Amino acid sequence: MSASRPYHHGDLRSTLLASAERTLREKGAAALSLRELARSAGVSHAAPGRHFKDKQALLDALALNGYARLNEAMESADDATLPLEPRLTSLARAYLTFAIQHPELLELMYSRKHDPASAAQLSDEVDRSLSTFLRLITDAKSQGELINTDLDSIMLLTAASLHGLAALVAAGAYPADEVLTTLDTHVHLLLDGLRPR
Amino acid sequence: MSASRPYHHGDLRSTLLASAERTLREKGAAALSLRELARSAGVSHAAPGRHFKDKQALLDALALNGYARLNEAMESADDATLPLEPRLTSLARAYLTFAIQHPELLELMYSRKHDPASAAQLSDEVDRSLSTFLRLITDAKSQGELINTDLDSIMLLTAASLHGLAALVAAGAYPADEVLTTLDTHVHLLLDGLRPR
DNA sequence: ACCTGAACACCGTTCAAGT
DNA sequence: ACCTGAACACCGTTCAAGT
Repeated sequence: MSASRPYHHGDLRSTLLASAERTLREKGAAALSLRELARSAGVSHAAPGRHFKDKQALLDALALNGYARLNEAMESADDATLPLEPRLTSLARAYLTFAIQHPELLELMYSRKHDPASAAQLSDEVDRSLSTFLRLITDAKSQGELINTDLDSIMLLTAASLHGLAALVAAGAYPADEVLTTLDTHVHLLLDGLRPR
Repeated sequence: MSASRPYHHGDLRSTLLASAERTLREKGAAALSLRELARSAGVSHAAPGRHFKDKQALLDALALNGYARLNEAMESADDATLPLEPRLTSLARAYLTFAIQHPELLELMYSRKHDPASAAQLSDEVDRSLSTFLRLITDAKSQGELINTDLDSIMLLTAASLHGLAALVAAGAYPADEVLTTLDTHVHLLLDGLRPR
């Protein structure tokens, strides 16, 4: 065990964030308390206030961090050399894998109440997610792999479909272990439609 | 103004639920406090404990009530005499209208943490929602309006797509006023696919 | 610049006691 | 059967003061 704790923690902000994410994963958002985080960091209950103006600011920082990781995962999963169907499947797999591994974090990321101060950054991250999909769809369209409907409609159905899957999994309404094995079918049906040809 | 409040409220349970839903709609879930609800019902802070074993039990009752209303709306919107596309559009419209009118309630209904005591009832309501979709899809399939893929896959894509739309709207990620006007396109794309025929 | 300790105004929950 | 009032153990947030 170390000697007496130094007055300055040194890295309190990241310690709090890491600890908060662990609590989120293990006990859920309701169990998140600033005082408890301070306690387990060995710091006074008022110390977090130095790094986060209030509890929502810490939650926003968690969400922002989540988006950054999701976006990195999606971007590195996107292989522009692939044809539409495998390319979309790979992107979807990255998204769903994140949803399976971090359901509570995803729920937090989706949540509607954020500090106005964080809104702009969060919105940027959402745009970054969307632009990954947009790139894929624009490419596919220019190669004649998609119908000639407006981009917005195609984007919306694609995003809603994958987002819905992720939400169903994160909410526990659809089993996590099945969603990845049925993903190929899912993407195929999305591209080919439910109606007989 | 009435005379002195009687000792027995008479209808405290429904009063609390109604008041809670108003708070949810107007101020969000974070602003929901049992003590505040008790105050505005003119009752002691311990009185709600008689009708709800804890705060989560009240939230579960709200969610349950929400599902009942959503299910009624969806069932009465389902017209079995219609062909697949208009029939699905009508059902989807009912779902999305609910999502637009009660985004916070929907978020609560989707939420993953409920009392074990409420889990069975909530699960029944979800099954009831799914069976409405299942009826539509079974009918359409028997009439040759759907491809010959297994029901589960068709259900999953349909549910995920509409659920995703509702979630995007409830989260404020997609404008509520647009989702209803673009709904016809959305359903059409879902049925016909994104790929050229 | 960063943290503490006390203070303030809230919570949810429990439980004896009242009607 | 239903509600009250006090009590308990928690919160988040603020702010002077310490290092």
